[in-house]
Amino acid sequence: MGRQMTEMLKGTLEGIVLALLVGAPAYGYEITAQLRERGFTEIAEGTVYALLVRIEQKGLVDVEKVPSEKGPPRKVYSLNAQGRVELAEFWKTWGFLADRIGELHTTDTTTEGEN
Amino acid sequence: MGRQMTEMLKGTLEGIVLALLVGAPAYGYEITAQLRERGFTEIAEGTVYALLVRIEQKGLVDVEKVPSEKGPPRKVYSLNAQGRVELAEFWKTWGFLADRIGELHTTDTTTEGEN
DNA sequence: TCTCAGTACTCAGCGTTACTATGTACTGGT
DNA sequence: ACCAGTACATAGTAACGCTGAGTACTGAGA
Repeated sequence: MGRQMTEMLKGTLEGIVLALLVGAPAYGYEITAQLRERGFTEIAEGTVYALLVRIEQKGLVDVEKVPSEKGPPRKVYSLNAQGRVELAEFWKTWGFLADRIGELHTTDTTTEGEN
Repeated sequence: MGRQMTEMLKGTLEGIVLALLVGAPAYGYEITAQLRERGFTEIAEGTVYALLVRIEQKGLVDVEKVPSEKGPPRKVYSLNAQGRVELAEFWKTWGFLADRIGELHTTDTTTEGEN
């Protein structure tokens, strides 16, 4: 993964995963697959599992163990009330940052004519 | 500063500062002030200076020491060719991330009706 | 004169985060 | 018996922003 992307994901990846979970509960392996579908093709499995442990310890999700037909039992995560609060704050913080950076971009003429 | 914002700034703050420098060369104290003007009111001085040391060591900026009327000499940073490349990559990476997250936001109905 | 606010930069130590690399465990197909 | 796919876990590392402190210089006010 690119150095820049790795750093940018800090703080956003958690929000991204919470946003995925607000749609429907999911388990780690599944979440990793969803991330890849959504363009985050290079996010390591280990990263996702570590993040899930973290949001569970923070109390943002409820966990249920569900047997799988083809492998070890799945840990299904669902967003709880506290998780929804955190997600709402994430959107607010993200919105603020994206706005400020957007302003900067219109000022910066470096990229004009590119792409 | 909020926990979420602190984490989100990782990877973006460098790009933000590079974008400020593309407009005109500036020194640390000045950059801190510009950041505050642009809404980043809570960014610590120490953070900015540390970042400047970093981008200098990466070779993204040229530095010139200029005497000040009211205090220690200023270290004026100007974006060089390599810095412009890095900035262009920053905008690309940011654009990608912002697009993906934008897609997620339209899917996520949590925030509808708020604000 | 002494003090204090403003200017300007520096640095050590810390917590959080994502990545790498590896390992475990279970199923089904060849 | 072997391997690919499924599913989760974790120790160690690097990068980055924050906290809190300190240094140094100028000029205004008590």
